[in-house]
Amino acid sequence: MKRKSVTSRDVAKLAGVSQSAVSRSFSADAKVAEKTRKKVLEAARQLGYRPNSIARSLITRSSRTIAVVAYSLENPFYSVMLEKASRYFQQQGYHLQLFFAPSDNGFATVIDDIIRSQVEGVLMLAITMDSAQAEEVADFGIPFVVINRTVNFDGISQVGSDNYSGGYWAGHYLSSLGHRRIAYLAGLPDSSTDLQRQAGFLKGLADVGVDCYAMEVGNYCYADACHATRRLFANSTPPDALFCANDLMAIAAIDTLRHEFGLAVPDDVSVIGFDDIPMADWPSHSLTTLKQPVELMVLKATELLMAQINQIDINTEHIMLPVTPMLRNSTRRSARHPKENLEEVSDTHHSSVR
Amino acid sequence: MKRKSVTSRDVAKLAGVSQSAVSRSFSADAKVAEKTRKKVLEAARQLGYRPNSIARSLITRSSRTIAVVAYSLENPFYSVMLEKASRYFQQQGYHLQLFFAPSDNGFATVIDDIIRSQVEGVLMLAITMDSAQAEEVADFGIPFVVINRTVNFDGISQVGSDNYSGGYWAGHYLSSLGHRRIAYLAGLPDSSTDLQRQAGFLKGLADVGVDCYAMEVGNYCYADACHATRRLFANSTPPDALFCANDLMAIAAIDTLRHEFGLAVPDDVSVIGFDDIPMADWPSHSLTTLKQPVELMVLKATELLMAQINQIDINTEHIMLPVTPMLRNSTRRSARHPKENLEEVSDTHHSSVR
DNA sequence: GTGAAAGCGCTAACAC
DNA sequence: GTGTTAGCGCTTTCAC
Repeated sequence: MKRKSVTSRDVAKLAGVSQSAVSRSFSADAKVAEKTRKKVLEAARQLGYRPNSIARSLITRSSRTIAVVAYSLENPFYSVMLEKASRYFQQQGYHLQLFFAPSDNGFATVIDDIIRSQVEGVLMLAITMDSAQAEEVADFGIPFVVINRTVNFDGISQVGSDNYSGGYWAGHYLSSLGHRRIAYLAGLPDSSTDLQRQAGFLKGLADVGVDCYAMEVGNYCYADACHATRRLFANSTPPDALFCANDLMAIAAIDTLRHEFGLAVPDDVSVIGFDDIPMADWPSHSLTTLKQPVELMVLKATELLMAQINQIDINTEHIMLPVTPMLRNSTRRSARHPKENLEEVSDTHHSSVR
Repeated sequence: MKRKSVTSRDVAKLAGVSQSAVSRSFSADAKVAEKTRKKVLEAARQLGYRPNSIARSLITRSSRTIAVVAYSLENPFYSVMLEKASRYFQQQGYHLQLFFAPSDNGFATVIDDIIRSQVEGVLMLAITMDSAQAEEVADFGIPFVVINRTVNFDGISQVGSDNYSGGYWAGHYLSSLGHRRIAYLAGLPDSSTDLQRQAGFLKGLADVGVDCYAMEVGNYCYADACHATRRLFANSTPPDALFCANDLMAIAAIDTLRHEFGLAVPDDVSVIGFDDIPMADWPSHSLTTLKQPVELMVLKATELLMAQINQIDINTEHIMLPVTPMLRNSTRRSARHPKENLEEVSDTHHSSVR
């Protein structure tokens, strides 16, 4: 029963009013006599009329749409974020357009597409950009917020967490447990999160005079992390501890250690992850990890975006949230009471630029 | 460096051509002299002009946008689907608007919003609709495809899999393993998937003269499934087998059995799931489950949507794909060689209506 | 091949 | 309050 699009004009005709009266009747705060609105609404109902938001967007010059661009949803950390952000925007009366970063370097294409769409803001989930791209993007005057990736450019807002301190804690903690063959399972090479976690980790080890025993790349994904773990442990004296740049890889590592190498976690190997995804707390892995405050990250990012959209605060900001060690059972028990370890390992940093 | 929107008019002025020449230069198949297009493109580059797709949509009356409405992304089954569908649409030159079904019954609001958006098609991921809603929705003449939920109305396309046969297989298989206290962990009450899996399961048991030993509701989510498992096994003679309406709940059950009840899976209890999410194959759970062909489901659904959008096939279809038992290690070893079990448990059904 | 002109369906002044 | 009018930025005839 395909009906051709019925317009406000048709409704006006049926209701015996002007077209603008119809328009007014469909906007909440408009001066229309209650009687007229009733008449209009009834005519609209009869015809099955719905205001065309595209036309509305064109004239009001506001699409009430946010673009979210993601890299992948394999990691629950991001699907959780997407859902939370999405619900937030929806509740604020915004639409959400979802984009995936193409694997080939089609970043520019996606950005072009987004700009043409007239979205009012863009939220990037773990999308790596170089400063040239960032500058280009910022130049359009549309608010951008990048979550979980540092961009070397002030003109774009960023919210992330204190990866360096988290890494530092991991290195320090593993060595404090008595481990001496401590390895690193890296995430996506050259991603800011990996760089920072790694740097902190190495410093944490160096400060107590320990070297990183081995290192392999797992690209933040389960399958690659399994392979990396195999390479790491195919050794006559394998590592006795492992810091993984995210939880998904830590879980892959634990699975591989237990089921392929017959090693016990934490008895033979201590494992630490990063993120605190829901699965980290499941008893099958009970993963010691560094919790990123997802909820807060999304909140900050969405609020930042909204503030910029509503011109409340035109400044871009770089927000760094603290991470919290979650001591569970993938790491060997500490000799001393690990009370102090349960606190946040860093303070919130907050900088306004411009 | 906020620039006010530059329009095709501005570009025309700078390039010394008419506004329509600019328009033509930005459409791939248009009769423009290569020389003119060069001039225009250069002027556009200088001004940072991007065609406004909202204006374009208004006049062409096509938004090139698909709406996807989801219920939750907690289950990787759906985040995987979302990503796959999203990439498909993106590659076809379509945008994707994401909506979440509100928990309160705001379904109508979301639908209204979607219709106003002038999207060209709607993909619903596991969204339950009654036939009244379905009829209302179909009445707008915009193509709808529902994935993984049966709707009691022919005017809407559906793609799902053979839940009944899957459930039947689970019941039959668990009893063939020698289990006699076989319980069911239900999904969302009244969801078509749960109803069908449950019905098939009960029939599979009944056909060999076994009753369902116990039943609890886990709402397709991890936390609720943990509670349900506790209720199920807080019993002096607990179940010795469990069929869970999806993998997420099966994993929750296994975790709870192992870590709270000290029961071994599969030695003390056999567990079967449904979906075959990536985690099901991880060695930590190695879950026997019924594989839904996600890839194929997405493909069918997206193709169906596209066909309807492009008027190639105006008929709605109900597609039922076969499920495949994946024998892993959460179920007791079969005495006889379980070769026959590895085949699809049903044929593909395919019906065109209208 | 190019420009002028006519809208797409709506909102927002502006008079009355 | 209500209708009239003038666009939003673009695509698309239609003459030339």
